[in-house]
Amino acid sequence: MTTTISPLPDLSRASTLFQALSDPTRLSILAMLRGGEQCVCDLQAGLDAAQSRLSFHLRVLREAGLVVDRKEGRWSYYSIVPEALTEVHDLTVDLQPSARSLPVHRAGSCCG
Amino acid sequence: MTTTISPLPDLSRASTLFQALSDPTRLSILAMLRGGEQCVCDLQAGLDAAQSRLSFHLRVLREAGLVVDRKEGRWSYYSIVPEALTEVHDLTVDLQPSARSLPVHRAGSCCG
DNA sequence: CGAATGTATCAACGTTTCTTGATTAATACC
DNA sequence: GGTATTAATCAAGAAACGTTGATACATTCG
Repeated sequence: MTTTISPLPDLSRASTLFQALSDPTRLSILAMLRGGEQCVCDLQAGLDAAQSRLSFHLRVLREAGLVVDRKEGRWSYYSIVPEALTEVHDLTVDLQPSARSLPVHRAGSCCG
Repeated sequence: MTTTISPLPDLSRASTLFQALSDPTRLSILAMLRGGEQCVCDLQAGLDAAQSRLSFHLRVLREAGLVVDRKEGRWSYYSIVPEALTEVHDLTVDLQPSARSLPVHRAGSCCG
């Protein structure tokens, strides 16, 4: 009855993505990664963040699929997964009010 | 093009927006609002959410600037602020790794 | 081998967020 | 006026989140 009007994407996936993006430290990490792959130690220096703190946030980003890591020797290199940001991008488009959606609202009379 | 690294937007504004979008209930609210303005009572029915719970989430969305409300009689009508979603949209674009950004990483040697 | 380095994980704690039920405020209807 | 009705707010508790310091694990170097 309360049918979805148009193809709203998986809400739980969406909230996971937005949640991962909802922290300033994590946004700073992503900002640093825009220029390309970075190792944890460089991120640590650039962000002036404690090691375990950084590791925590990298894990959140990784589990949301926003970044991937690559091990090389004793270093871990992280980089952005562009497709994930595209996914977020598409979500914001899907959420925009669309003129062609059902005009559910009956002006003047509300709530039966 | 004068692009250097790129204009990273206000992190705290960004995290407020993403935080507001990080909850499934709030995403459902926005999904319902895509079709146009809705009163709280209709949202309540559509989402099967307790009144105070809905009110809480509407406040989060409102304070993030993602929705506005309009009072009419004893009803409150909420609707999406498209500009706010555009803002989010732009953020995802800004976060995309750009080939023309500084290639900070020196392959092979890390951390001085 | 042992020591040093880079990173992940864990446990503990404080903070924030979400939910619930009760109360309050404003409007409408009799 | 009194009584519904709609929605915001508050207080309390539960759950999720973020920080810190300690520990564990793997890799490199001597």
